[in-house]
Amino acid sequence: MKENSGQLTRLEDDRASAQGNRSHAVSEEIKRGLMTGVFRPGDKLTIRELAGSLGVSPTPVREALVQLAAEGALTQIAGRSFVVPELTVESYEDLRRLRVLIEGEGAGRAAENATKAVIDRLTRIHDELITAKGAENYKEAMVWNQRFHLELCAAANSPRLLRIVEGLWLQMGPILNVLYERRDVPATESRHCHLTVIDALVARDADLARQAIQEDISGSAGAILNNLDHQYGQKDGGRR
Amino acid sequence: MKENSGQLTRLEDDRASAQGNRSHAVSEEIKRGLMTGVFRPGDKLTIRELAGSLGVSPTPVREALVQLAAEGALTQIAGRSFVVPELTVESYEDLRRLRVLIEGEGAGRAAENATKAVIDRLTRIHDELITAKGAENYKEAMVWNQRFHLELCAAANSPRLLRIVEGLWLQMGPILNVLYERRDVPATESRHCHLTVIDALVARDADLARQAIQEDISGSAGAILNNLDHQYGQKDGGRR
DNA sequence: TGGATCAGTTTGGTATATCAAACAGAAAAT
DNA sequence: ATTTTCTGTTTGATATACCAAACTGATCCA
Repeated sequence: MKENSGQLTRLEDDRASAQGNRSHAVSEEIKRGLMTGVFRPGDKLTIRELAGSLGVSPTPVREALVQLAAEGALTQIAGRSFVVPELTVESYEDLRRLRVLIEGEGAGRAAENATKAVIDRLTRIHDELITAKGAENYKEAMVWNQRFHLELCAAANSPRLLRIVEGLWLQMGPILNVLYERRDVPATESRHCHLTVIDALVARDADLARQAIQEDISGSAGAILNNLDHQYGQKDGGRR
Repeated sequence: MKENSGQLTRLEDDRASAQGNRSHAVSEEIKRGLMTGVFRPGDKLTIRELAGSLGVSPTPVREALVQLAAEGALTQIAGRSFVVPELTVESYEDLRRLRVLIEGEGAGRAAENATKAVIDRLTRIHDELITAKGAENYKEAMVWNQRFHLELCAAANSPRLLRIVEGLWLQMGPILNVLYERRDVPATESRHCHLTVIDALVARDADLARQAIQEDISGSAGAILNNLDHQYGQKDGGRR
């Protein structure tokens, strides 16, 4: 239960880590860990251990944890330890509904503002997604899929909407990793949905874009829900 | 420019402040300040000054500020000072659209789950709103209005949705205070909308609830937008 | 043998110290 | 008089120190 830190990048020395302060860098690194499966549902994140792995003092680590807890990416049990939440079926379903609503809106707005640059970027990302999936590299495929959705919402030109969607993905990250590790999420025709989204952007058809991304989200959710059901059963609150 | 702390409550001594730690208490207090006009758009929040006013050390204050910045309730300029954002017309419009979308969803879900307890609470809150408005106590009316919207979304039974809506309100708080101070927001028939929402909950009519709350939001937005326009003009990015 | 209690340890929370970047104001040079 | 520069001060960022609550495990008592 100590092998968390395995995949974390030390922040010290060089680290041309974008801009900003250490708290921010720590937060980004933990987010990365949540999205890439370094931290798994139920894992307890201890301040000192993280500080050690990242080569910083406890202060910025705690700041990052508080921030992530505020965003819902972590849970604080008994007002004390920070843990990676274990999503229940109901939580995942809630997340899915919110994504349908908000990413749907994002896609619609994106279609209204779409530039060639955005469309090209989305196309490239989707190609990478297909390539990774073809190579049965499901974890990488998942990352590209996430990038597609976030890039789409970024094109909606609403920093607030993007922030919300990022928060939702952050809450899904850990559970997605568990599922993709088992290669249990084929997501057969989501390719089709992404392509439809891109077509909709080209045609500036907001309704079609919304509809397509919503279908994409709901489609992939089915398989995931089956798995969650399988994993936890349908009782069990998920917290302990 | 130092009279910020005027309305803040010291946290020290007794303070049966709910549960949780000092960071949390500080964060709540600052949120209260943002919603009640203690802090105004453009105000710079300095760590040491807040720490002094609240009677705590800089550490929990900084944690609270980082957290609020992550939620979008504060902006960090040049990765350094924390300031209360000055909303532009476009930002407010963005906020309004997101509220229409998400609070609309919240109202719909609330209608599906509505219990008598919830309906009674909403009715009581709305009564207080009307009373305050009748007494021309616009600031208090604003607080009750916010409570109505949040209570409604709480009834949607999705902690995530509620968190998102709280975040949106937190971003609007400071600008609303400025406007209500000038008594410039009559919000003539919003009474009607709230009552329609309540009726919709009684009838478990999700569509009607959504539509009513959306009308409420959009209706009040018109007056506010006029004001913003007036205040800042339509150029000016709002950040500096 | 089983449960309670107590000490040692871990770990989160907060205060303090320290550092460096930004800032402001005064003095000096053009 | 205007601009530049230099210095003292403010203030954010981070590390460290310290404390108290929680946890662990062993001992002691029934």
